[in-house]
Amino acid sequence: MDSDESRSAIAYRQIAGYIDNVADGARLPPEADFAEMFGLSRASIREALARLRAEGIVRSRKGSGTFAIRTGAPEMVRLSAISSLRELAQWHEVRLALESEVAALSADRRTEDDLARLQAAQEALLASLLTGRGEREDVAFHAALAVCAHNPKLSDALGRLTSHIFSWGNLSAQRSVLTMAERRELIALEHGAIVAAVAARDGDRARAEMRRHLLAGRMRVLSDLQT
Amino acid sequence: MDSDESRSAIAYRQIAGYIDNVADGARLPPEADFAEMFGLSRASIREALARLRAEGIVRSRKGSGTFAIRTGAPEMVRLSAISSLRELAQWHEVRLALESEVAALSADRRTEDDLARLQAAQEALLASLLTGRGEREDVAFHAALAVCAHNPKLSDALGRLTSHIFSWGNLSAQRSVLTMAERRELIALEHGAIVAAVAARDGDRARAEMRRHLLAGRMRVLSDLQT
DNA sequence: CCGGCAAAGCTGTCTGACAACATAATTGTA
DNA sequence: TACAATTATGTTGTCAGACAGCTTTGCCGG
Repeated sequence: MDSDESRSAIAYRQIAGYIDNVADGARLPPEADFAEMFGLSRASIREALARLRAEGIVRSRKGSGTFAIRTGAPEMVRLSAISSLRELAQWHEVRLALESEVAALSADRRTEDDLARLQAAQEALLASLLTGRGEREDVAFHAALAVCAHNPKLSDALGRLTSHIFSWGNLSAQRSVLTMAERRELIALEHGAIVAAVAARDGDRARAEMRRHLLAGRMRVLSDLQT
Repeated sequence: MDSDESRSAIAYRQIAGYIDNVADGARLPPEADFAEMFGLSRASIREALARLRAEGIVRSRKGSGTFAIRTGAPEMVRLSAISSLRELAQWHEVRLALESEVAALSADRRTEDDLARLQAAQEALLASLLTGRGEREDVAFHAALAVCAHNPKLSDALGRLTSHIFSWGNLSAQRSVLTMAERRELIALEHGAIVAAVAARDGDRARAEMRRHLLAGRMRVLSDLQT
């Protein structure tokens, strides 16, 4: 029965079936024609097309028409489980690329409020390191920095990637060769340099400091794992 | 400028921002309220909600309401359709981050074979620019460079992202203010500098040249779109 | 041939309305 | 009072018609 299926779902199925039989980049019939074809209103057709657009299957151009897109994978990259040190290193390089750019953009675009939040996150991290491992606060610091970049796509990708990498780290190396005091001092130094660069609106220095911080962190993790 | 942003895109951005400040599973205001809040019609709100539904960010129940879904998606980032110049610029910044890191890593890790393939790709691009637009060869050049980085995660993400951005450009009107000869000269210069840096195994210079190349390309695209 | 100009076509958006469904409020009854 | 049935209200889904803004087409004069 079609009665349990919403009309826009019917339209989606029908149009998707139509697209399967056309060439890449082909122009689809106008919305009004689809409506008449399927015995539905234009609103239902548009609802279905909105979903197809969001999925990247079609693209509409005002005044011109709607066109089929039969190329490209829907998602960027699947974050499958990290199963080797080599994969961890590869993801870490992706993170390095994104995070250093975030640092540079943040230095350029931060508002005063952004900076205040960043400094607050830094202090919260230092405070938590006196008692605990401060992992949650570390993530919060990097998230606060990502907000300063004012680029949701970039910060979203970076956030997911970071949590993915951290979820691996949590499961393995729990012991560190560093004492908590040493760790605290290092983070205070490296994060502080980043914050200072962001405060000074020096994008290049922020990028460099972030690179230094992440590379140093990678070295620490690797030396942990080898002990 | 918001004028290049469609009304449904505005609604999408606003509602997405609203969702960022609510708890998981929270009920959203009715469509009519959103419409009044943003000064838009219910149709535009529904268009935005259709996209959010397709992206799995909200879920609507007939007669009940629309609810936020804030459970993290398994994939890294969904490459949803680019619907405004703002989003294009955001994705472009993500690309810049990945591509410049790829250039640096490529300079460090390239083998002699890698370099030969890169130079071959560059010559093929220059040759194709004498006759056609050379878009396929441009992509091939960047793909060849990505191979040199020897990081499949990074090159895979970059490849998908690049094709996604290009698919937008292909469909939009793509007249250029540059003549083919000018374009050829620019690409020869910029790509040549990258190749030289990779050949010299100078990672920092490769990164800088790639940044220059992409930023110059963005300027060209923007000036095209504004004419 | 072709360059400008009018016409038609298409998507994007608005308005108003009603149906279908879910939930809250009210009322009737033991 | 406690509880079940019924009504009222709120919300999404769908329909219909209209117009604005943009793109493409096609015509006409040169």
